[in-house]
Amino acid sequence: MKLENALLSTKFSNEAQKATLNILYTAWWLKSITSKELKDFDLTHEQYNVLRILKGKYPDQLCVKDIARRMIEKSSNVPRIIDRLEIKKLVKRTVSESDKRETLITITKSGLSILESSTSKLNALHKSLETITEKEAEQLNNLLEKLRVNEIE
Amino acid sequence: MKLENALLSTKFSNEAQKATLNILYTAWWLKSITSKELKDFDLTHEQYNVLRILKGKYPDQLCVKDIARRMIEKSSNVPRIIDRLEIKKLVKRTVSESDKRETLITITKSGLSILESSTSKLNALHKSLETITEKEAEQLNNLLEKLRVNEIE
DNA sequence: TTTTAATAGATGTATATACACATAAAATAA
DNA sequence: TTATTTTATGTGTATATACATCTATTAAAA
Repeated sequence: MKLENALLSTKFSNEAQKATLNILYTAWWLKSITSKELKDFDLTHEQYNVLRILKGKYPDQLCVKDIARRMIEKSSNVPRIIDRLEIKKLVKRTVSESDKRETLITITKSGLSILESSTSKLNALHKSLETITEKEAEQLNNLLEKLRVNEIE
Repeated sequence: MKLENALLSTKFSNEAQKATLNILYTAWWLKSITSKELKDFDLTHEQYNVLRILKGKYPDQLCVKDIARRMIEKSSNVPRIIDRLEIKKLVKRTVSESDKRETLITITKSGLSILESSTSKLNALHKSLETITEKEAEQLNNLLEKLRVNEIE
């Protein structure tokens, strides 16, 4: 869908400004279709992201800060997201022995299992929406990274 | 910045999956740098978006539903955003005469003025970050819209 | 006309973002 | 060692998302 139809607006001062709105809108759209799938697993997008990060290092543990560093949205309140996951017994907290300030997070068997089934659902969704070629995706990645070239830190 | 560095991860199953994460991360980054500017005006990203939409039709009024249709994030709770704007006297609510279910929203002089100064600050920011050409921005827009080609509604 | 359905907006709840601040532990400086 | 600073995490608050429900009003059906 053209952005003009999505936002009911045709007034963009230039292509770069339109691209900014287009990125924001596309991100909302991606989150929105993804969340719909995750709802069947009683997971939010952010909870899924934390589980995915933990699985990436499994069976190693990660402290809260290490998870935060890998989050898509860096301002996520990771301790609170872990609270919800812990209640559902998808992760476990333990205090680090080497540094008692750190809380180490482990994904449980149950967490791994729910991650696996939700991921396969999401993969199927993404496959069904595959409208751009590998080459185009690569081009898209390059453009987004060029846009962020002045990103600090 | 490369996505690999932003997310501290190198495991992407393909370029399309990486593009998905890249869009989500870029959207977060754009919102984050924008919000920093808007803070000087005591505006959130969403409040700014509503003001911008109202100005687009000024001096006409828009009902809540018309605003919602133009929001970047369609699931925004527009009545609540208008609550905050009304408290700050940046918009005014009136009940529609033709249809008493509708609430008509008008941007005030004060709203127009704060929108103008915040917009010029944002334009300056965007100009300083202009790293892609008009042609590349166009390409980016085309790729994002191709990605959303199966979007419903 | 009376009833039913649809629509617009407000409101309630859980979770998240964004950010300030508090607390405990570790690292560093005096 | 003692004091100071830094770091890791947790907690509090305002606002937002996402979605359900309630109310008033309008439109449509019986």
